[in-house]
Amino acid sequence: MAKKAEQRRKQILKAAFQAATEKGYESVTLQDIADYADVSKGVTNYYFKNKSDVFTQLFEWITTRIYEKEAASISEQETAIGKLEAYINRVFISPEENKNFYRVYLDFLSQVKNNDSYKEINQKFYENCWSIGREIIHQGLEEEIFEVGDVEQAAISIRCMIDGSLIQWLMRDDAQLHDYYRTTCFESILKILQYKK
Amino acid sequence: MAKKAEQRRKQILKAAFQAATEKGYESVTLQDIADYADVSKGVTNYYFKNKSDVFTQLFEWITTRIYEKEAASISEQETAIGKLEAYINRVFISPEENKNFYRVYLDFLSQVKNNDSYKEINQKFYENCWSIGREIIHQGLEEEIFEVGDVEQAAISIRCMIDGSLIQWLMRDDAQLHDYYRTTCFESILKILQYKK
DNA sequence: TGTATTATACTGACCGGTCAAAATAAATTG
DNA sequence: CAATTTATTTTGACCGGTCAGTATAATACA
Repeated sequence: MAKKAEQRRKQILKAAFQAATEKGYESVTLQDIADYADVSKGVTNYYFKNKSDVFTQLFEWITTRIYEKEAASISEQETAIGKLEAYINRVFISPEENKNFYRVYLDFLSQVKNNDSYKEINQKFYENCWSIGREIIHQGLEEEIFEVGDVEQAAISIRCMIDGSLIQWLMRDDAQLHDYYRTTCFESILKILQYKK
Repeated sequence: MAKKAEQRRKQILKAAFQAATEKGYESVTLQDIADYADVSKGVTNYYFKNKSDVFTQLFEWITTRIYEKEAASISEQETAIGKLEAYINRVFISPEENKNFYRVYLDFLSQVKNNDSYKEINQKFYENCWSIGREIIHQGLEEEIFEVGDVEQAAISIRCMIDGSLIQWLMRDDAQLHDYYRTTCFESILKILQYKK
């Protein structure tokens, strides 16, 4: 019973995500969500307080999912370079696979200023990202292949570089550039960490 | 006559900008624009084709203005480091002064995927940004203080770092962090350019 | 006076949220 | 186990309200 309700909530979140990738966050209507979920219009308001509640939960779901996938990728690697490479490869996993995720994420980012819940969710996401950065840096310092004065600052810089690259790539929207931005991002981070072979 | 019309158009663009900073791009109405411009509702439709036309011109205006101010700042400097510092200082000019600009810019970015005009405007903006990066890099190479393999790639990385830092700063929305992100951004770019004293 | 500009009222489309009724599932009972 | 009652879920029509765009009236100005 509670299980079925949980299923429905996931179904509606997925529908909202799909609608957002196709129409853009702001222009998604309750009717769109219902259509993508193949239910009638009233259902969304039965399982969620209101439309904004749907999107708050969606934002939380997306950022958590991005982080978990990234964390899983780097934990499979032993070396600092391996971890960093896995991290960047995960971020730029494939044009089709994550483009929608980050597009919707960008939609949410542009709303953060108007919504304290979003701000909090994103703050948590950042902290997760920085912890990934720290893990890679610490590993590299142990291996004595990085030269980093301020670990915290470097971890922040890593995520700046990733987000900046990702956004510039998204904005140009050219499948050919996918590899280019991935390697550019990777190599720039190596320089920020003053990698020495 | 044509001069007055031009004035009115600017007035409306500014009003649209102000409305966007306060209410967020998507929720700005024609009435809002009219209110901020201190005119009646019909005026906007008299000087612009429609609402979307207003925002397209606003986006163009904002990106052009950001670029021009950045370009002016770096051209006042002679050395590579001076130029880079002026560039970053201009980007992070002051929390209040440019926060609104970049917030609205971020609003537009999230719309790029749904609007080819926006995409084109942003592409031009990027090209301007990269040209600033190239100028700084060339200067640094002449001075022999940078070590850059691929100038184009480095110029792109610079803007990735700037946008990434800017967005992360905007999302955290803490006045105290302004200086922190400015210096972090500056120092990271120096490392990307492999600056040697 | 006539043209350009601005103000105001109006229209039609759309949207979020509500709600009563219908459908379905679960529980109870004889 | 079947009949009946009760609880849960789903439907879609509907309402109040908003908005973009239009039409028209009023005003300024040359």
